[in-house]
Amino acid sequence: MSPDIRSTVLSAADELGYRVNLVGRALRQRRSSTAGLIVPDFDNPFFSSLAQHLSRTFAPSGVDLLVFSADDDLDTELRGVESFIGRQVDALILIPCHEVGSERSITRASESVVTIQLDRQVSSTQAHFVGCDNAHGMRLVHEHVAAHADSNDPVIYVGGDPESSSGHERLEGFRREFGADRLELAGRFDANWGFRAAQKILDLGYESATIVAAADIIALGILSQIQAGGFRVPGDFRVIGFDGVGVSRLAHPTLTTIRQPVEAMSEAILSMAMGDFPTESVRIAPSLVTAESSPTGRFHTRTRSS
Amino acid sequence: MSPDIRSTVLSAADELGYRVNLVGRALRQRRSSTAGLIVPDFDNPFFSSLAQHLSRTFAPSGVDLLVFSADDDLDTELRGVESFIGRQVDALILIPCHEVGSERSITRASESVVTIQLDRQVSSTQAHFVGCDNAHGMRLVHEHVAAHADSNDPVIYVGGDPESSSGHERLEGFRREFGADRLELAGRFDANWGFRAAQKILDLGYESATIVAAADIIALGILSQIQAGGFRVPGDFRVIGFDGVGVSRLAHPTLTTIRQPVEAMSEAILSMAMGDFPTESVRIAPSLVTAESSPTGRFHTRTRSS
DNA sequence: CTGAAAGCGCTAACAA
DNA sequence: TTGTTAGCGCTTTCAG
Repeated sequence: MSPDIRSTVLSAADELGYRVNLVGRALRQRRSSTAGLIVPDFDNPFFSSLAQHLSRTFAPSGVDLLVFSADDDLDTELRGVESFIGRQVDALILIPCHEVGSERSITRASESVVTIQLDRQVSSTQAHFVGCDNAHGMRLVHEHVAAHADSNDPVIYVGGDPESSSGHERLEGFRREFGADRLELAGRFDANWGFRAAQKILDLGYESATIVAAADIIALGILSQIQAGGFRVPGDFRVIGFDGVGVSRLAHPTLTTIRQPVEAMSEAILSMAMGDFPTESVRIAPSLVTAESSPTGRFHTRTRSS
Repeated sequence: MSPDIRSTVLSAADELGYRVNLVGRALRQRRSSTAGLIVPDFDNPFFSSLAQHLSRTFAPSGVDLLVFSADDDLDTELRGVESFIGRQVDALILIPCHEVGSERSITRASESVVTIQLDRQVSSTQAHFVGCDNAHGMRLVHEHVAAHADSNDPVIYVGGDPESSSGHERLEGFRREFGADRLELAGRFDANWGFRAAQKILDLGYESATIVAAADIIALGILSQIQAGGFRVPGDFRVIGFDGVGVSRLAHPTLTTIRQPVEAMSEAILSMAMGDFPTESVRIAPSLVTAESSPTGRFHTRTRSS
């Protein structure tokens, strides 16, 4: 068509305030230029960070990323899946709430739309997966501790929810690297659990240790409680986190942590959502970020002045 | 119709795997049983917390809350508005990125759908608003400081973005309560700004003060940097935050803060989204949460041992 | 109560 | 190139 007619029509449309109705378009095209992301919880800063990075990654693609919170509830999660499918999202990205219980949601989703599990993998399904190589992360932790900690110093693991695949894999990784005879505490992925775990460690009489936490948010709780108990970090206790997003820099002292490759994960998700599947499952290696809570340079157990 | 026919049909539908196509329904009904929430950024824990509370509040209503991140960008924000409107959301809730620049988005939204500004108000629009009474919050801060701090101790304000209405209102509130002759630093709503502000305060030679921060996330940065500088909280410096969500309990020491009434705000939004507008604008009074960083009981400026 | 038909706004396909 | 038509899946309406 001629360019001037084109512009006349366009400006007339604009003048009349015409906007496409995307619902009509979606009905006709049987696709909506929309991707859905279901997170268990916005309050977990790692999930928020994933949501933020994904939003940024999707923006240039023309696909709008819409996010729904499952509020850590399996029924709500399933409702989110049904809602997104009913709205004809072109892809569904899901951070499952639960290693077993989320199977229903994943199965339901994957029989209707391209479905990608993020961060946590439900073992019984074979939907696509993108996440971090937790075993490798624990290997990095072990290398760091071996290189810099006093070998007589106890190493303690403060885990997250063992019923999520990330909690589960990190625990296994820890055992493989450090042996199965260490003190291990299992809990939840939140700061309160960190508080309680640290209190437990102090109650058991520890005055020095390297504490490996399954998530930064747990490590923050640990740091706070350890210092409230009058101990010093890294003087008495060393603390190492996992995730490496935002919060780890808020800590005092700053947190040594395993940084998840959030950008690379987001890119992988985008290309999968666009229909490109090099492999079923993508695991990207994380990296170690050394900071004050477990510094470089061999350190020795201090004797506390009583 | 007869109940047994009903159940026969229902089970047959279920067996065949029938699911309503919500796009078709939305097209016909001209509504989608969906509300849109646009946040500037998932990484700000206060926004995440609002998103989480709103999700929980909306869940029982049958309306799905879908969240979109504007990534702190006005064009992306507008795109989110267009997308939600094109998808026929029944209500649009917006935390504006910018006190002035978000006007376009708000205007565009409010001419097509029930639009509610949350937390930050764009002055030039008259769309509905739900937020916290920032002036009242600063009054509570003043009462607390007057009751418990040494009256000779300097009071310093570390602000957020003065171009957002919340940053702006809190600064005004601070001035009204404490006078305009205090040290005031203006910055951004993030932890890094807190670090830098604290460094500035120490560089200026302060060895003791009560620091009022415009947000908890800023206060966390301040706490970290003050303590890294070898000073004690609350021994040398007192720190008071604003928001009172999640992160304030992660701090070490725990943070005295003004707690925003997030639940009440969410309820107000839900009823507005359902079409009930008691008033144009709702401001709910926050409350003071006293913790270790600025405790109860009159405290005195300590002389530091050098 | 049951059945048929129209039409929400859009685009893909086909005809002129 | 331009114009027409059919139909995406649903619900509302109106007739039987």
